[in-house]
Amino acid sequence: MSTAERAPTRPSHQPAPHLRRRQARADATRTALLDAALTEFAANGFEGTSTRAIAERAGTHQPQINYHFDSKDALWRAAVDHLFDRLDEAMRSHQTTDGPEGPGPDDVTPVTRESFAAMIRAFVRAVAELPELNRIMVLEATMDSSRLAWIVDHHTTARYRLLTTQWSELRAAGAVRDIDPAVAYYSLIGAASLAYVNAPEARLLGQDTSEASFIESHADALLSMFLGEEDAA
Amino acid sequence: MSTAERAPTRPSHQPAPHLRRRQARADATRTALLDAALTEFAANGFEGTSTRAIAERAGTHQPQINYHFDSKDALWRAAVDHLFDRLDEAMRSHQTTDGPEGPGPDDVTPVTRESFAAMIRAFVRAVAELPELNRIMVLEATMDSSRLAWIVDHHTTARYRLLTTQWSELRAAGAVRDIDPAVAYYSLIGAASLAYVNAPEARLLGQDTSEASFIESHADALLSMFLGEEDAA
DNA sequence: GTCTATAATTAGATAGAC
DNA sequence: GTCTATCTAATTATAGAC
Repeated sequence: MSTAERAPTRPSHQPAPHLRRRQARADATRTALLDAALTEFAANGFEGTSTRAIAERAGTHQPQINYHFDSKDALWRAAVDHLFDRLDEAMRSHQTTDGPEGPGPDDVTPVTRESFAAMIRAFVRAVAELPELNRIMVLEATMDSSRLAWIVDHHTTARYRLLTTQWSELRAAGAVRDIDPAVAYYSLIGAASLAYVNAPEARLLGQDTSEASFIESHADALLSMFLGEEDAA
Repeated sequence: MSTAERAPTRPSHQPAPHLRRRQARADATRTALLDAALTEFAANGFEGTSTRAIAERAGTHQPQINYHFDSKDALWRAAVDHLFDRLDEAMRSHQTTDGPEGPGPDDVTPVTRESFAAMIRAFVRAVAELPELNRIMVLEATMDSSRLAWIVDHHTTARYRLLTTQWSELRAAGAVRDIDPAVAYYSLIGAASLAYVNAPEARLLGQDTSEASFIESHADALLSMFLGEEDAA
Protein backbone atom coordinates (compact mmCIF):
# COMPACT_ATOMS: atom_id res chain seq x y z
CA MET A 1 0.00 0.00 0.00
CA SER A 2 1.29 3.42 -0.84
CA THR A 3 -0.88 5.58 1.36
CA ALA A 4 0.47 7.76 4.14
CA GLU A 5 -2.31 7.27 6.68
CA ARG A 6 -1.30 4.79 9.31
CA ALA A 7 -2.42 3.75 12.68
CA PRO A 8 -0.08 5.01 15.36
CA THR A 9 2.50 2.27 15.82
CA ARG A 10 5.05 1.56 18.49
CA PRO A 11 8.68 2.13 17.57
CA SER A 12 9.84 -1.12 16.01
CA HIS A 13 13.16 -1.60 17.79
CA GLN A 14 11.93 -3.45 20.90
CA PRO A 15 8.32 -4.68 20.92
CA ALA A 16 7.31 -6.26 24.19
CA PRO A 17 5.61 -9.66 23.71
CA HIS A 18 2.15 -8.76 24.98
CA LEU A 19 2.26 -5.62 22.84
CA ARG A 20 2.95 -7.76 19.80
CA ARG A 21 -0.38 -9.50 20.32
CA ARG A 22 -2.02 -6.11 20.62
CA GLN A 23 -0.40 -5.01 17.38
CA ALA A 24 -1.40 -8.17 15.53
CA ARG A 25 -5.00 -7.61 16.55
CA ALA A 26 -4.76 -4.01 15.40
CA ASP A 27 -3.38 -5.04 12.01
CA ALA A 28 -6.21 -7.51 11.61
CA THR A 29 -8.74 -4.80 12.38
CA ARG A 30 -7.07 -2.49 9.91
CA THR A 31 -7.08 -5.08 7.13
CA ALA A 32 -10.68 -6.05 7.82
CA LEU A 33 -11.69 -2.40 7.61
CA LEU A 34 -9.85 -2.02 4.30
CA ASP A 35 -11.52 -5.04 2.72
CA ALA A 36 -14.93 -4.07 4.00
CA ALA A 37 -14.45 -0.53 2.74
CA LEU A 38 -13.63 -1.80 -0.76
CA THR A 39 -16.79 -3.83 -0.96
CA GLU A 40 -19.01 -1.11 0.41
CA PHE A 41 -17.52 1.78 -1.57
CA ALA A 42 -17.69 -0.21 -4.83
CA ALA A 43 -21.29 -1.15 -4.19
CA ASN A 44 -22.71 2.09 -2.86
CA GLY A 45 -20.27 4.82 -3.74
CA PHE A 46 -18.49 7.10 -1.33
CA GLU A 47 -21.51 9.13 -0.26
CA GLY A 48 -23.77 6.11 -0.23
CA THR A 49 -21.54 4.23 2.18
CA SER A 50 -21.77 4.83 5.90
CA THR A 51 -18.82 4.22 8.15
CA ARG A 52 -21.15 2.22 10.37
CA ALA A 53 -21.83 -0.18 7.48
CA ILE A 54 -18.10 -0.60 6.87
CA ALA A 55 -17.38 -1.26 10.53
CA GLU A 56 -20.22 -3.76 10.77
CA ARG A 57 -18.98 -5.68 7.71
CA ALA A 58 -15.49 -5.66 9.19
CA GLY A 59 -16.83 -7.06 12.45
CA THR A 60 -15.72 -4.11 14.52
CA HIS A 61 -17.07 -0.80 15.74
CA GLN A 62 -17.56 2.43 13.90
CA PRO A 63 -15.10 4.61 15.86
CA GLN A 64 -12.27 2.24 14.88
CA ILE A 65 -12.34 3.89 11.46
CA ASN A 66 -11.38 7.24 12.91
CA TYR A 67 -8.76 5.59 15.04
CA HIS A 68 -7.02 3.52 12.34
CA PHE A 69 -7.55 6.07 9.61
CA ASP A 70 -7.94 9.76 10.05
CA SER A 71 -11.31 10.02 8.39
CA LYS A 72 -13.72 8.37 6.00
CA ASP A 73 -11.83 10.12 3.20
CA ALA A 74 -8.48 8.72 4.30
CA LEU A 75 -9.96 5.24 4.53
CA TRP A 76 -11.22 5.61 0.96
CA ARG A 77 -7.76 6.56 -0.30
CA ALA A 78 -6.13 3.66 1.52
CA ALA A 79 -8.72 1.31 0.03
CA VAL A 80 -8.06 2.58 -3.50
CA ASP A 81 -4.31 2.20 -3.07
CA HIS A 82 -4.88 -1.36 -1.95
CA LEU A 83 -7.13 -1.99 -4.95
CA PHE A 84 -4.58 -0.85 -7.51
CA ASP A 85 -2.01 -3.07 -5.85
CA ARG A 86 -4.41 -5.97 -6.27
CA LEU A 87 -4.94 -5.04 -9.95
CA ASP A 88 -1.22 -5.23 -10.59
CA GLU A 89 -1.07 -8.60 -8.86
CA ALA A 90 -4.02 -9.91 -10.84
CA MET A 91 -2.50 -8.68 -14.12
CA ARG A 92 0.75 -10.47 -13.34
CA SER A 93 -0.97 -13.68 -12.39
CA HIS A 94 -3.04 -13.68 -15.60
CA GLN A 95 -0.21 -12.76 -17.95
CA THR A 96 0.14 -15.57 -20.46
CA THR A 97 2.69 -14.51 -22.99
CA ASP A 98 2.29 -16.10 -26.35
CA GLY A 99 5.79 -16.33 -27.70
CA PRO A 100 8.20 -19.18 -26.97
CA GLU A 101 9.62 -17.23 -24.05
CA GLY A 102 7.81 -14.70 -21.88
CA PRO A 103 9.20 -11.45 -20.50
CA GLY A 104 11.04 -11.73 -17.23
CA PRO A 105 10.71 -9.46 -14.21
CA ASP A 106 11.64 -5.81 -14.75
CA ASP A 107 11.20 -6.33 -18.45
CA VAL A 108 11.75 -3.17 -20.44
CA THR A 109 11.65 -4.67 -23.91
CA PRO A 110 9.64 -2.61 -26.41
CA VAL A 111 5.96 -3.35 -26.77
CA THR A 112 4.94 -5.80 -29.46
CA ARG A 113 1.63 -6.83 -30.92
CA GLU A 114 1.97 -10.06 -28.99
CA SER A 115 2.78 -8.46 -25.65
CA PHE A 116 -0.10 -6.02 -26.11
CA ALA A 117 -2.45 -8.88 -26.90
CA ALA A 118 -1.32 -10.69 -23.77
CA MET A 119 -1.86 -7.50 -21.79
CA ILE A 120 -5.43 -7.14 -23.09
CA ARG A 121 -6.25 -10.73 -22.21
CA ALA A 122 -4.77 -10.36 -18.75
CA PHE A 123 -6.67 -7.11 -18.30
CA VAL A 124 -10.01 -8.69 -19.14
CA ARG A 125 -9.40 -11.51 -16.71
CA ALA A 126 -8.21 -9.13 -14.00
CA VAL A 127 -11.16 -6.80 -14.45
CA ALA A 128 -13.59 -9.72 -14.31
CA GLU A 129 -11.92 -10.89 -11.11
CA LEU A 130 -11.75 -7.42 -9.59
CA PRO A 131 -14.86 -5.50 -10.65
CA GLU A 132 -14.54 -3.27 -7.58
CA LEU A 133 -11.74 -1.31 -9.18
CA ASN A 134 -13.60 -0.22 -12.28
CA ARG A 135 -16.73 0.31 -10.25
CA ILE A 136 -14.98 2.74 -7.96
CA MET A 137 -13.26 4.39 -10.92
CA VAL A 138 -16.49 4.99 -12.76
CA LEU A 139 -18.27 6.05 -9.59
CA GLU A 140 -15.66 8.73 -9.04
CA ALA A 141 -14.61 9.74 -12.58
CA THR A 142 -18.12 10.91 -13.31
CA MET A 143 -17.81 14.24 -11.56
CA ASP A 144 -15.07 16.58 -10.44
CA SER A 145 -14.14 16.08 -6.82
CA SER A 146 -11.10 16.00 -4.60
CA ARG A 147 -11.23 12.21 -4.78
CA LEU A 148 -11.11 12.25 -8.59
CA ALA A 149 -8.18 14.63 -8.60
CA TRP A 150 -6.37 12.40 -6.13
CA ILE A 151 -7.00 9.20 -8.06
CA VAL A 152 -5.90 10.72 -11.39
CA ASP A 153 -2.81 12.09 -9.75
CA HIS A 154 -1.82 8.93 -7.91
CA HIS A 155 -2.95 6.17 -10.24
CA THR A 156 -4.58 7.05 -13.55
CA THR A 157 -2.12 9.38 -15.25
CA ALA A 158 0.85 7.01 -15.33
CA ARG A 159 -1.28 4.15 -16.63
CA TYR A 160 -2.95 6.33 -19.24
CA ARG A 161 0.40 7.55 -20.53
CA LEU A 162 1.88 4.08 -20.70
CA LEU A 163 -1.06 2.59 -22.56
CA THR A 164 -1.47 5.42 -25.08
CA THR A 165 2.28 5.50 -25.72
CA GLN A 166 2.38 1.78 -26.40
CA TRP A 167 -0.67 2.06 -28.62
CA SER A 168 0.89 4.91 -30.61
CA GLU A 169 4.03 2.88 -31.23
CA LEU A 170 2.08 -0.15 -32.40
CA ARG A 171 -0.18 2.01 -34.53
CA ALA A 172 2.79 3.67 -36.23
CA ALA A 173 4.15 0.21 -36.99
CA GLY A 174 0.82 -0.87 -38.45
CA ALA A 175 0.50 -3.59 -35.82
CA VAL A 176 -2.94 -2.51 -34.54
CA ARG A 177 -5.99 -0.79 -35.97
CA ASP A 178 -5.63 2.81 -37.10
CA ILE A 179 -7.38 4.39 -34.12
CA ASP A 180 -6.50 7.54 -32.17
CA PRO A 181 -4.78 6.63 -28.86
CA ALA A 182 -7.26 8.45 -26.61
CA VAL A 183 -10.18 6.90 -28.48
CA ALA A 184 -8.54 3.50 -28.22
CA TYR A 185 -7.89 3.96 -24.50
CA TYR A 186 -11.46 4.73 -23.49
CA SER A 187 -12.93 2.25 -25.96
CA LEU A 188 -10.72 -0.51 -24.63
CA ILE A 189 -11.27 0.19 -20.95
CA GLY A 190 -14.99 0.67 -21.48
CA ALA A 191 -15.41 -2.42 -23.67
CA ALA A 192 -13.37 -4.52 -21.26
CA SER A 193 -15.01 -3.44 -18.02
CA LEU A 194 -18.70 -2.70 -18.44
CA ALA A 195 -19.85 -6.32 -18.48
CA TYR A 196 -18.29 -6.80 -15.03
CA VAL A 197 -19.02 -3.36 -13.63
CA ASN A 198 -22.67 -3.87 -14.54
CA ALA A 199 -22.76 -7.51 -13.56
CA PRO A 200 -25.86 -7.09 -11.36
CA GLU A 201 -27.74 -5.61 -14.30
CA ALA A 202 -26.45 -8.35 -16.62
CA ARG A 203 -27.71 -10.99 -14.22
CA LEU A 204 -31.18 -9.44 -14.29
CA LEU A 205 -30.94 -9.64 -18.10
CA GLY A 206 -30.18 -13.35 -17.86
CA GLN A 207 -26.45 -13.08 -18.52
CA ASP A 208 -23.86 -14.39 -16.09
CA THR A 209 -20.75 -12.45 -17.03
CA SER A 210 -18.61 -14.17 -14.41
CA GLU A 211 -18.48 -17.47 -16.30
CA ALA A 212 -15.10 -18.36 -17.72
CA SER A 213 -16.63 -18.97 -21.13
CA PHE A 214 -17.96 -15.41 -21.23
CA ILE A 215 -14.66 -13.96 -20.08
CA GLU A 216 -12.55 -15.81 -22.63
CA SER A 217 -14.84 -15.11 -25.57
CA HIS A 218 -14.90 -11.51 -24.39
CA ALA A 219 -11.11 -11.38 -24.50
CA ASP A 220 -11.08 -13.01 -27.94
CA ALA A 221 -13.55 -10.43 -29.19
CA LEU A 222 -11.48 -7.51 -27.90
CA LEU A 223 -8.34 -8.87 -29.56
CA SER A 224 -10.04 -9.10 -32.93
CA MET A 225 -11.66 -5.70 -32.45
CA PHE A 226 -8.53 -3.78 -31.47
CA LEU A 227 -5.64 -5.69 -33.00
CA GLY A 228 -7.23 -6.94 -36.17
CA GLU A 229 -7.95 -10.35 -37.58
CA GLU A 230 -4.78 -12.16 -38.44
CA ASP A 231 -3.71 -13.44 -35.03
CA ALA A 232 -6.23 -13.42 -32.20
CA ALA A 233 -3.43 -14.41 -29.80
CA MET B 1 -42.65 10.98 -19.85
CA SER B 2 -44.05 7.62 -18.97
CA THR B 3 -44.09 7.86 -15.22
CA ALA B 4 -47.18 7.66 -13.10
CA GLU B 5 -46.30 10.24 -10.47
CA ARG B 6 -47.96 13.53 -11.17
CA ALA B 7 -48.74 16.68 -9.30
CA PRO B 8 -52.43 16.93 -8.50
CA THR B 9 -54.05 18.69 -11.43
CA ARG B 10 -57.42 20.34 -11.89
CA PRO B 11 -59.92 18.64 -14.18
CA SER B 12 -59.12 19.89 -17.66
CA HIS B 13 -62.61 20.72 -18.86
CA GLN B 14 -62.91 24.25 -17.48
CA PRO B 15 -59.74 25.90 -16.19
CA ALA B 16 -60.37 29.34 -14.67
CA PRO B 17 -57.92 31.94 -16.02
CA HIS B 18 -56.08 32.69 -12.79
CA LEU B 19 -55.78 28.99 -12.11
CA ARG B 20 -54.15 28.55 -15.50
CA ARG B 21 -51.35 30.86 -14.41
CA ARG B 22 -51.04 28.86 -11.20
CA GLN B 23 -50.82 25.66 -13.22
CA ALA B 24 -48.24 27.09 -15.63
CA ARG B 25 -46.07 28.06 -12.69
CA ALA B 26 -46.46 24.61 -11.20
CA ASP B 27 -45.46 22.95 -14.47
CA ALA B 28 -42.40 25.15 -14.63
CA THR B 29 -41.44 24.14 -11.10
CA ARG B 30 -41.97 20.48 -11.95
CA THR B 31 -39.82 20.70 -15.07
CA ALA B 32 -37.09 22.63 -13.31
CA LEU B 33 -37.02 20.00 -10.57
CA LEU B 34 -36.77 17.24 -13.17
CA ASP B 35 -33.84 18.85 -15.00
CA ALA B 36 -32.04 19.68 -11.79
CA ALA B 37 -32.55 16.14 -10.53
CA LEU B 38 -31.00 14.71 -13.70
CA THR B 39 -27.87 16.79 -13.32
CA GLU B 40 -27.48 16.11 -9.64
CA PHE B 41 -28.24 12.39 -9.75
CA ALA B 42 -25.86 11.88 -12.67
CA ALA B 43 -23.10 13.79 -10.92
CA ASN B 44 -23.43 12.51 -7.37
CA GLY B 45 -25.52 9.37 -7.51
CA PHE B 46 -28.79 8.79 -5.74
CA GLU B 47 -27.41 8.63 -2.21
CA GLY B 48 -24.93 11.41 -2.83
CA THR B 49 -27.63 13.81 -3.94
CA SER B 50 -29.63 15.78 -1.39
CA THR B 51 -33.10 16.99 -2.18
CA ARG B 52 -31.98 20.39 -0.95
CA ALA B 53 -29.32 20.52 -3.68
CA ILE B 54 -31.89 19.62 -6.31
CA ALA B 55 -34.34 22.25 -5.12
CA GLU B 56 -31.63 24.88 -4.95
CA ARG B 57 -30.49 24.11 -8.50
CA ALA B 58 -34.10 24.27 -9.64
CA GLY B 59 -34.51 27.65 -7.99
CA THR B 60 -37.22 26.50 -5.62
CA HIS B 61 -37.58 25.08 -2.13
CA GLN B 62 -36.90 21.62 -0.85
CA PRO B 63 -40.46 20.67 0.20
CA GLN B 64 -41.63 21.20 -3.38
CA ILE B 65 -40.07 17.86 -4.21
CA ASN B 66 -42.41 16.02 -1.88
CA TYR B 67 -45.30 18.03 -3.20
CA HIS B 68 -44.71 17.49 -6.94
CA PHE B 69 -43.35 13.99 -6.53
CA ASP B 70 -44.12 11.63 -3.74
CA SER B 71 -40.56 11.10 -2.61
CA LYS B 72 -36.94 11.38 -3.60
CA ASP B 73 -37.31 7.91 -5.09
CA ALA B 74 -40.29 8.88 -7.23
CA LEU B 75 -38.44 11.96 -8.45
CA TRP B 76 -35.55 9.71 -9.46
CA ARG B 77 -37.85 7.45 -11.48
CA ALA B 78 -39.49 10.40 -13.20
CA ALA B 79 -36.06 11.80 -14.06
CA VAL B 80 -34.92 8.48 -15.56
CA ASP B 81 -38.10 8.22 -17.65
CA HIS B 82 -37.44 11.71 -18.93
CA LEU B 83 -33.84 10.81 -19.72
CA PHE B 84 -34.73 7.77 -21.84
CA ASP B 85 -37.21 9.91 -23.74
CA ARG B 86 -34.39 12.33 -24.46
CA LEU B 87 -32.14 9.47 -25.59
CA ASP B 88 -34.74 8.38 -28.13
CA GLU B 89 -35.06 11.95 -29.38
CA ALA B 90 -31.29 12.34 -29.64
CA MET B 91 -30.97 9.03 -31.50
CA ARG B 92 -33.61 10.14 -34.01
CA SER B 93 -32.03 13.54 -34.55
CA HIS B 94 -28.59 11.99 -35.14
CA GLN B 95 -29.76 9.20 -37.43
CA THR B 96 -28.03 9.68 -40.76
CA THR B 97 -28.89 6.73 -42.92
CA ASP B 98 -26.33 5.95 -45.54
CA GLY B 99 -28.28 4.47 -48.39
CA PRO B 100 -29.97 6.51 -51.13
CA GLU B 101 -33.20 6.54 -49.14
CA GLY B 102 -33.53 6.43 -45.38
CA PRO B 103 -36.13 4.56 -43.39
CA GLY B 104 -39.38 6.38 -42.81
CA PRO B 105 -41.25 6.65 -39.53
CA ASP B 106 -42.56 3.39 -38.07
CA ASP B 107 -40.06 1.57 -40.19
CA VAL B 108 -40.08 -2.17 -39.56
CA THR B 109 -37.72 -3.23 -42.33
CA PRO B 110 -35.19 -5.85 -41.23
CA VAL B 111 -31.89 -4.70 -39.84
CA THR B 112 -29.00 -4.33 -42.27
CA ARG B 113 -25.32 -3.73 -41.86
CA GLU B 114 -25.95 -0.17 -43.02
CA SER B 115 -28.83 0.52 -40.64
CA PHE B 116 -26.82 -0.95 -37.76
CA ALA B 117 -23.85 1.23 -38.67
CA ALA B 118 -26.09 4.29 -38.71
CA MET B 119 -27.47 3.25 -35.32
CA ILE B 120 -23.99 2.95 -33.83
CA ARG B 121 -23.01 6.37 -35.13
CA ALA B 122 -26.20 7.93 -33.82
CA PHE B 123 -25.67 6.19 -30.48
CA VAL B 124 -22.17 7.58 -30.08
CA ARG B 125 -23.38 11.08 -30.84
CA ALA B 126 -26.36 10.73 -28.53
CA VAL B 127 -24.29 9.35 -25.68
CA ALA B 128 -21.77 12.18 -26.08
CA GLU B 129 -24.62 14.67 -25.98
CA LEU B 130 -26.36 12.98 -23.07
CA PRO B 131 -23.72 11.58 -20.73
CA GLU B 132 -26.17 11.76 -17.83
CA LEU B 133 -27.97 8.66 -19.06
CA ASN B 134 -24.99 6.32 -19.05
CA ARG B 135 -23.74 7.88 -15.85
CA ILE B 136 -26.96 7.10 -14.06
CA MET B 137 -27.08 3.64 -15.62
CA VAL B 138 -23.60 2.76 -14.44
CA LEU B 139 -24.16 4.34 -11.04
CA GLU B 140 -27.17 2.09 -10.53
CA ALA B 141 -26.26 -1.09 -12.44
CA THR B 142 -23.31 -1.63 -10.14
CA MET B 143 -25.30 -3.09 -7.28
CA ASP B 144 -28.64 -4.75 -6.72
CA SER B 145 -31.28 -2.32 -5.57
CA SER B 146 -34.92 -1.55 -6.08
CA ARG B 147 -33.87 1.20 -8.49
CA LEU B 148 -31.85 -1.23 -10.62
CA ALA B 149 -34.75 -3.69 -10.75
CA TRP B 150 -37.03 -0.87 -11.81
CA ILE B 151 -34.75 0.45 -14.52
CA VAL B 152 -34.12 -3.00 -15.99
CA ASP B 153 -37.82 -3.70 -15.97
CA HIS B 154 -38.92 -0.42 -17.47
CA HIS B 155 -36.09 0.44 -19.85
CA THR B 156 -33.14 -1.90 -20.22
CA THR B 157 -34.70 -5.26 -21.06
CA ALA B 158 -36.49 -4.19 -24.22
CA ARG B 159 -33.42 -2.40 -25.54
CA TYR B 160 -31.12 -5.30 -24.70
CA ARG B 161 -33.37 -7.76 -26.49
CA LEU B 162 -33.68 -5.58 -29.59
CA LEU B 163 -29.96 -4.98 -29.91
CA THR B 164 -28.86 -8.57 -29.29
CA THR B 165 -31.52 -9.87 -31.68
CA GLN B 166 -30.39 -7.54 -34.43
CA TRP B 167 -26.77 -8.46 -33.78
CA SER B 168 -27.56 -12.17 -33.95
CA GLU B 169 -29.27 -11.74 -37.32
CA LEU B 170 -26.38 -9.76 -38.76
CA ARG B 171 -23.88 -12.20 -37.32
CA ALA B 172 -25.67 -15.16 -38.88
CA ALA B 173 -25.56 -13.33 -42.22
CA GLY B 174 -21.84 -12.71 -41.83
CA ALA B 175 -22.43 -8.95 -41.90
CA VAL B 176 -20.65 -8.21 -38.61
CA ARG B 177 -17.77 -9.72 -36.62
CA ASP B 178 -18.24 -13.18 -35.19
CA ILE B 179 -18.87 -12.14 -31.60
CA ASP B 180 -21.37 -13.49 -29.06
CA PRO B 181 -24.38 -11.11 -28.76
CA ALA B 182 -24.07 -10.51 -25.01
CA VAL B 183 -20.35 -9.87 -25.38
CA ALA B 184 -21.04 -7.52 -28.27
CA TYR B 185 -23.73 -5.69 -26.30
CA TYR B 186 -21.60 -4.85 -23.27
CA SER B 187 -18.50 -4.21 -25.35
CA LEU B 188 -20.38 -1.80 -27.59
CA ILE B 189 -22.16 0.09 -24.83
CA GLY B 190 -18.99 0.25 -22.76
CA ALA B 191 -16.75 1.27 -25.63
CA ALA B 192 -19.24 3.90 -26.76
CA SER B 193 -19.99 5.47 -23.41
CA LEU B 194 -16.95 5.47 -21.10
CA ALA B 195 -15.21 8.44 -22.75
CA TYR B 196 -18.27 10.57 -22.01
CA VAL B 197 -19.23 9.03 -18.71
CA ASN B 198 -15.69 9.68 -17.48
CA ALA B 199 -15.36 13.05 -19.18
CA PRO B 200 -14.18 14.80 -15.99
CA GLU B 201 -11.38 12.29 -15.63
CA ALA B 202 -10.50 12.60 -19.33
CA ARG B 203 -10.25 16.36 -18.96
CA LEU B 204 -7.78 15.94 -16.10
CA LEU B 205 -5.81 13.66 -18.44
CA GLY B 206 -5.73 16.42 -21.06
CA GLN B 207 -8.40 14.96 -23.34
CA ASP B 208 -11.54 16.89 -24.26
CA THR B 209 -13.93 14.13 -25.28
CA SER B 210 -16.71 16.57 -26.10
CA GLU B 211 -15.03 17.85 -29.26
CA ALA B 212 -16.75 16.87 -32.51
CA SER B 213 -13.48 15.55 -33.90
CA PHE B 214 -13.16 13.12 -30.99
CA ILE B 215 -16.76 11.99 -31.29
CA GLU B 216 -16.61 11.32 -35.01
CA SER B 217 -13.31 9.48 -34.93
CA HIS B 218 -14.71 7.52 -31.98
CA ALA B 219 -17.72 6.52 -34.09
CA ASP B 220 -15.45 5.60 -37.01
CA ALA B 221 -13.36 3.44 -34.71
CA LEU B 222 -16.38 1.58 -33.33
CA LEU B 223 -17.67 0.85 -36.83
CA SER B 224 -14.37 -0.69 -37.88
CA MET B 225 -14.13 -2.57 -34.59
CA PHE B 226 -17.59 -4.10 -34.60
CA LEU B 227 -18.62 -4.28 -38.23
CA GLY B 228 -15.27 -4.96 -39.85
CA GLU B 229 -13.20 -3.14 -42.38
CA GLU B 230 -14.85 -3.05 -45.75
CA ASP B 231 -17.33 -0.22 -45.26
CA ALA B 232 -16.92 2.09 -42.29
CA ALA B 233 -20.22 3.78 -43.15
C1' DG C 1 -48.95 25.95 -5.02
C1' DT C 2 -45.52 27.92 -2.37
C1' DC C 3 -43.52 29.11 1.59
C1' DT C 4 -41.36 28.76 6.70
C1' DA C 5 -40.58 25.92 10.45
C1' DT C 6 -39.67 21.66 12.22
C1' DA C 7 -40.01 16.69 13.19
C1' DA C 8 -37.55 12.26 12.92
C1' DT C 9 -33.41 9.89 11.30
C1' DT C 10 -29.00 9.20 10.31
C1' DA C 11 -24.49 10.72 9.25
C1' DG C 12 -19.20 11.33 10.62
C1' DA C 13 -16.48 12.24 14.36
C1' DT C 14 -15.10 12.60 19.41
C1' DA C 15 -14.74 11.71 24.76
C1' DG C 16 -13.44 8.93 28.08
C1' DA C 17 -13.69 4.39 30.64
C1' DC C 18 -11.26 0.13 30.46
C1' DG D 1 -6.52 -0.58 21.02
C1' DT D 2 -11.19 -1.29 21.77
C1' DC D 3 -15.33 -0.29 23.63
C1' DT D 4 -19.88 2.56 24.97
C1' DA D 5 -22.01 6.77 24.86
C1' DT D 6 -22.71 10.98 22.72
C1' DC D 7 -22.05 15.40 20.10
C1' DT D 8 -22.96 18.19 16.02
C1' DA D 9 -24.52 18.54 11.56
C1' DA D 10 -27.02 16.99 7.69
C1' DT D 11 -30.58 14.23 5.82
C1' DT D 12 -35.79 13.27 4.04
C1' DA D 13 -40.21 14.25 4.97
C1' DT D 14 -44.25 16.66 7.11
C1' DA D 15 -47.29 20.53 9.29
C1' DG D 16 -49.57 24.39 8.64
C1' DA D 17 -49.79 29.51 7.49
C1' DC D 18 -50.59 32.16 3.40
